[in-house]
Amino acid sequence: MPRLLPRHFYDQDARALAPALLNKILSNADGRQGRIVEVEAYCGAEDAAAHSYRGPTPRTAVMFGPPGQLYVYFVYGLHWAANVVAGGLPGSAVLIRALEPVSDIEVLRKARPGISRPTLIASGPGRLTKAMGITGDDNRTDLSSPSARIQLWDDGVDPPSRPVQSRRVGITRAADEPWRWHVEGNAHVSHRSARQKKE
DNA sequence: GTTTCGATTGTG
DNA sequence: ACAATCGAAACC
Repeated sequence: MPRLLPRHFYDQDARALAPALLNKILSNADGRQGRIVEVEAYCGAEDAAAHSYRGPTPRTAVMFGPPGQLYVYFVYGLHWAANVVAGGLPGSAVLIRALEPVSDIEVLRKARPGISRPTLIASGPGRLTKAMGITGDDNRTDLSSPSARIQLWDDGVDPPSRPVQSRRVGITRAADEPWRWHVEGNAHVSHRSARQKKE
C-alpha cells in the first residue's frame, strides 16, 4: 500500500535525503508515475555549484523555505528541472535526475514526442519534467500535501542498500564533490558515461 | 542598463 | 561535436 511521504521525511541533510529518495515514486495527479533512480544533492552556502550558494534570490527563495517543497527552475532557455527542498543547511535541495516510468507509460511516452526508446523518456532532469508535465507552475508545490498535483510516494520498495555514488553532472564549480547517487544497473539513469563511474 | 552563461538536450 | 534559446543574476 503506497503512502505519501510525510513532511518530516524531508527534514534531513540533502546528502542523506538524496539517496533516501532513490526508488521513491514521483506522481502527477493525472496518473503519471515514475520511480526515482538518480539524484544529486546541492548544499547551500557550502556548495559553490548550488544556485543558493550566494544566499537567497527571488528564484532561490524556495530553497530557503520549509523542506518538502518543489524547487523548479528553467535552464538553457529550454528545460525545466525539479528539485526537492531538504532540511539541514539552509538552501539545500535534491535534484531529481532520472525516473523509471511506472505509469501511465503511454501518457509519459506521449509527453515526449519523437522518443522511441523507453530509456530516453525520463533519463535526465529536463526529460523527466517534460515527461511528467512539471513546469514553473509547480514551483513551491508542497509534495507532502494530500491535495498537491505533484507528490512523492513510498510504494514499499526500499532505497538500494548500496547506491552508486559519483560526481555530479554538468557543473564546473565544486565538481569534485561526490554528491550524485543512482540505482546500480538501472537502464533509465542518465549520462551513460558516468553511469558506471564509482567516482 | 547590459552582459554572461547555465544543475541540458537533440541532432549531426 | 555543437546549436538551440532565454531569463536570472552578476556586473557596471
